[in-house]
Amino acid sequence: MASIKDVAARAGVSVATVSRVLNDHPSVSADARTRVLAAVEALGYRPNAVARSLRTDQTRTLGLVISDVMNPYFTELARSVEEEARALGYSVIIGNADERPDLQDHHVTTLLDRRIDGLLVSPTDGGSPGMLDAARAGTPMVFVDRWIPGVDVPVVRSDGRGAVRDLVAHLYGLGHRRLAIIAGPAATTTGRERVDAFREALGAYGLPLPDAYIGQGDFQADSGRRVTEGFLDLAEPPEVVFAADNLMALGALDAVRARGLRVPDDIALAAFDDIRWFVHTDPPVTAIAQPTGALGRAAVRALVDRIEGRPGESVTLPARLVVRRSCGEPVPPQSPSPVRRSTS
Amino acid sequence: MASIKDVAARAGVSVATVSRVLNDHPSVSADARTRVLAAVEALGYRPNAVARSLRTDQTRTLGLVISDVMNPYFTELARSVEEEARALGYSVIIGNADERPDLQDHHVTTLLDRRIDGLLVSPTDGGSPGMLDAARAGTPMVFVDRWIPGVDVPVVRSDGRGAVRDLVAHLYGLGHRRLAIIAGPAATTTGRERVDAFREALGAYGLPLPDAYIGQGDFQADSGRRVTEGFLDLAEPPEVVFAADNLMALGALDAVRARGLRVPDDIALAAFDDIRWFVHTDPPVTAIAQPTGALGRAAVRALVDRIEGRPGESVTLPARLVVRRSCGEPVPPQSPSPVRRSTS
DNA sequence: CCTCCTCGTGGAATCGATTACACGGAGGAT
DNA sequence: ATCCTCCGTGTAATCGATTCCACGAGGAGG
Repeated sequence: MASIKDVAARAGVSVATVSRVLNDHPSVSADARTRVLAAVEALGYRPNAVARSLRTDQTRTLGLVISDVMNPYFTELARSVEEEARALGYSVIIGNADERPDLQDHHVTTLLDRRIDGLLVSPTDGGSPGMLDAARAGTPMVFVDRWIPGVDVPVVRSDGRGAVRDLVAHLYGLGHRRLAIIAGPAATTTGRERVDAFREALGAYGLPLPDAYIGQGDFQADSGRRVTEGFLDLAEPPEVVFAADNLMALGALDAVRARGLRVPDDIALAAFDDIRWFVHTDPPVTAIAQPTGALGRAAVRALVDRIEGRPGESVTLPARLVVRRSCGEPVPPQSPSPVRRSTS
Repeated sequence: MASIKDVAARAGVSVATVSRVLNDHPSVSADARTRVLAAVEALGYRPNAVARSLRTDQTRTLGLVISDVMNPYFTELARSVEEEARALGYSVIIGNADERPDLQDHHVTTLLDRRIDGLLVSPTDGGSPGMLDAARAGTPMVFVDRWIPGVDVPVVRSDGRGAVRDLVAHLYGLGHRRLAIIAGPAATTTGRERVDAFREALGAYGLPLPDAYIGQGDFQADSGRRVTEGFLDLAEPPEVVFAADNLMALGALDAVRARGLRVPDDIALAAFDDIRWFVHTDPPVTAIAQPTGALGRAAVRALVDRIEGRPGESVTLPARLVVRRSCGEPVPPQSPSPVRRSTS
């Protein structure tokens, strides 16, 4: 593979001049520039990014460590992150932690060894040691979706509180009173917050959230099924199940069908995270949609700000309720403002 | 960040010795080794992969360029690729081409600039210029899922011919005679092959595949919807629609429902690529399942073989039919062998 | 006791870029 | 005409590793 020396030789200039042309440094004569460009073209020369990184101490690469690639929410996040990064002249290397702290650490370590310029993390569990070290060591870092309290790193996430309130209002309006939740791991912020928001919203209607109606899941489909079966076995099963992520919602759907019951007639279902497939299931699932694309883009911008010496701010974007049929008859004219119906 | 020099200084040895310890070269005294290890530990030293790569001319990194990250099939492929690569001591950088040749080229170029050791590609379209150059230039490369005829690169893929025959047998057994297909882009091998296999299987039953029953899709959901609407508008609509990938099948489902029709009563549906969600749709979708995980692993092994100087063989794995309810009543006892029923 | 190997080690070259510094020539100011 | 400045260019140091080569010490064999 041709190196800068080959280009210099062919153009009859020094490597310094070639480098200057490539980085369009002002003081290069027009003549030299054209000769270099011709040589580059002729040799099909491409600068060695490895060598360049070693010298300049920057790779123009971002690391993205997500909790689960098989989750469409994270896939979409990854996609928007890559797009925005590309627009800003960065590449992205994705690491899939699969909800395992050890894997998360593996990826953080590998990415750091590669000297990526910054790290975007959606921490699994309470955060792994390597990740926390990196944060302390001053690696430019931004948390996305989930975060770790007490760590001084900007957080880009969406706030589901308002949407959860809208959801509860919607459910209450449809006459539901016994509402249950399939929670995510308590070690994750999203695992905890969604339960808290739900409880709070119920409280506003004077409804309780008994322990029996809080099922412990792990953001995977199987746990959703297991928890839902438990709910259905209760003497007084809930009228609605709210799953804290899309995969657990799928598991719940499965459990309901396996009993020969129907959504929403026998039990209603709602989910956090709206994904394309929810439109196609039967019934279509009412969900809380995060502005996933905007989240990914904001996270990249915050990280790049940090990398390039600017502040890098935390961002919180609101999620919104998308009403479909899985909780009961749809509201007739879909209003643009958050759904709220007077008890008809 | 601590460098090898710092370690050497602290351990009271030369950088050469530190390097030898790190790469466990035999001729290092036990004494020096422990001192170096202690220094490494104390400083939290991690070798700079960039510098190492520059010197050794290998990055222990594989590039994976896929056609569409939002497609669960490719997501699963990516996951298995990363797993196998990790087991073999390699990292993976994923590039998402989004079915766009220009983006594919962008990623190939970026990956090559990074001096990745090898490239795994599922070519979009007929293949982009940069990608073909790389193949000619001798970059270790393996095609996965799709490939480009005439390019001398190992191919790891699955053969759907047998499964498509089983599918047609299944459909024929259920009494269906007018079968249509939503094809993928003709520029991709998978786009063409699936149509050919389908036509061939129909031929065995003396059934035709008229042009009106071949809809041109692009592997995206919208095209599936559009094509299906066209089918339904025909004077004599097909009894079955076979979608050449999972996203187009979803679009088809949507089109059918939008007309107030039902699957499978009004029209049957089958898809290439089995994904988790098909179990949860209503009705569950009959699909042809590729051994995705095995494909990813085999592709990595073939590529690593090439990189490390071994031959690197093409692999073709059979796909299999998974019967569910979207084509009509299910076969009662699920037999382990491919489904084949006598006309009851 | 001398020679020859082997072993552990360090010095220095090297990978392919970027960039500080030096230098020669041209042009403007005095 | 002289001096200063600026411009274009090249030489060489540098980034952080790996690795070839040389060297000294110590042990084995004659």
